[in-house]
This record gives sequence, structure tokens and C-alpha cells, in this order.
Amino acid sequence: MDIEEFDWGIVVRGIPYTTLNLDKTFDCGQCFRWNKNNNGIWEGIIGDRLIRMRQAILDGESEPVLAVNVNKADWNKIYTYLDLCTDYEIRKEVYEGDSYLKSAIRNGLGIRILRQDFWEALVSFIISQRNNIPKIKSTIDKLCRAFGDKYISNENGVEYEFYSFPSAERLASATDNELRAIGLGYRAPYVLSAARAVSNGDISLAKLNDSIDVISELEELNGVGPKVANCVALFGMHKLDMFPIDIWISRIINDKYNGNLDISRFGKLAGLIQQYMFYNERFI
DNA sequence: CACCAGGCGACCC
DNA sequence: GGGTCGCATGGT
Repeated sequence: MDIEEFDWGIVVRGIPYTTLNLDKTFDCGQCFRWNKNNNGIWEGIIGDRLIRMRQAILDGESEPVLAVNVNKADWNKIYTYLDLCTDYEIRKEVYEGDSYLKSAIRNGLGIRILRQDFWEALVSFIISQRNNIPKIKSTIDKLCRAFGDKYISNENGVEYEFYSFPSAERLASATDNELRAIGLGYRAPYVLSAARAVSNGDISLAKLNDSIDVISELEELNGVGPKVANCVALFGMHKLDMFPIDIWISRIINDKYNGNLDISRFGKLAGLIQQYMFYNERFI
């Protein structure tokens, strides 16, 4: 990996599309605050920073370069966020004799499981229930504009305004009506009770990480069932062995595995396999 | 403009 | 315990 610094950020060479593919990663339904602008640049918010990334093959080069609007010193944060520190090699035994899985993996290579904030993931996946992805994105955007902190990022004299994801404390002090005005509908009390549970310490990342049964503990939250709990554990706690079963995955289980899929054989990287399958089902 | 969206909780037996 | 139904809302 070779990193070059420019006035607006860095260019990283040496990461092939099969290791990192931004389009697949941001489109596979794990995150809701990344959008591709007209110039092909992915824009997203990580914590209190507006991050831009672009991946492209330059003239005369065979491998893509990755451009990011951070300095060299902050590259490690992006590297971690993109989970490039984790080895995604799936053992042969897992897909041997399973031609469907083999092609899903081939088609999905380059997807990363982002290391997202736990609280943001919890709220996002509570909101996701019975919503489609455009609706989830717009609802979360409204939530951030209404309750998040406003930031201005200044890039080469151009100012960009953006909002952070609201804290649990801030949402805990919101009213049911305020949340419904955002478009949360019947999920408003779910978000409110999660905000209270997190702000008063009933639920915390540290406690959950020590827990023997993360899914059961998450399911004690109002509005969190098996699907949301698995998504929160996978995307908000980086538990890569989780395997959320949504409508798309259950279609795959029915159509490709005759309604019977033994998830335990996927092992430690089950969640990654779930993402490969999801991407393969929706976009291939 | 119906239909449906990466569900969940309450309620039923 | 497992199956069924209502739920708010906006995107397509």
C-alpha cells in the first residue's frame, strides 16, 4: 500500500477492487449515510467528520486508486472504518460443493463490513423495519438535521454544512410527537425507549460486548426483534459471525437451499457471507 | 395510485 | 409455542 498526500487529502494505491469496492460496500444495505454525488464521489459522515472517497482506475494504471479527503495521519481511521485490518478470506470448506455460494462470493468480493458506531446502528436498524432503503436514508437524514449537531467543513475555501448523528441523550429528551414529525411513525416509541436505555446506561456497548447472549439482550429493547438485533450486532458491534435473515435472505434460503440452510457451517465470517448473498440477490 | 418496504409486538389458539 | 394481524409512512 502506497499513500501520497495532496492538498485536499490522500491517494492510496495498492488496494484492488476485490479487496475494497466502495460501490458494493455502500450499496449493500449496511449503512444509510453514504451517498454518491454527481462526480462519482462517495460522501458520508463518520462521527463529526464529512468524508469523501472516490475509487477509480487512472489512465495507464491497472489497479484502482482510492482518494480520501483526510491527511496521512488520519488514514488509519479510515483504514479501520473500512475494516481493511480484517482478513476476509473464506475457507474453502465453507463454499466447497455450494456453487450458489461460490458465485455469490465471487460477485460480492470487495464488500467491507464497516466499523460503524453502535448507537447509530441501533437507531438506524430500528428505523429500518418495514421501510425501504431510500426511506430509511431520508428518515435518518431528517433525524440528524433535527437533533444532531451542525458542523461546517471548510475545504479549499468552500464550506459544506452537515449534521452529526444525534446522541442518545439528545433523543432521550425528544418527545414522541417530535419523533413522529420526522416520519418515524410507530417506530417513534422504539427509538425513544432505546435512547433512554442507552443514555441511562441500561444498555451499553461495553456491557453487550461482555454478554454471553448479545441477541437476547438486544431483543429486550422495544422494537428490536431477531432481524434488527442481528443487524445491530453485525454492523454496530462488528460481530462478523452474525447472520441477519431478512426478506431477501429468506428468499435465497427458500429458492437456493430448499428452505433449509445450516448457517453454522459459515463460521466466523457468516455476516460477510450474508452481505455477499444480499448483494448478489439484489444487484447481480 | 396501489403496492410494498432488509419487522415487531400483541393477540390468538 | 407457533401462526396471524395491525401498524405509519413515503418511495416507486
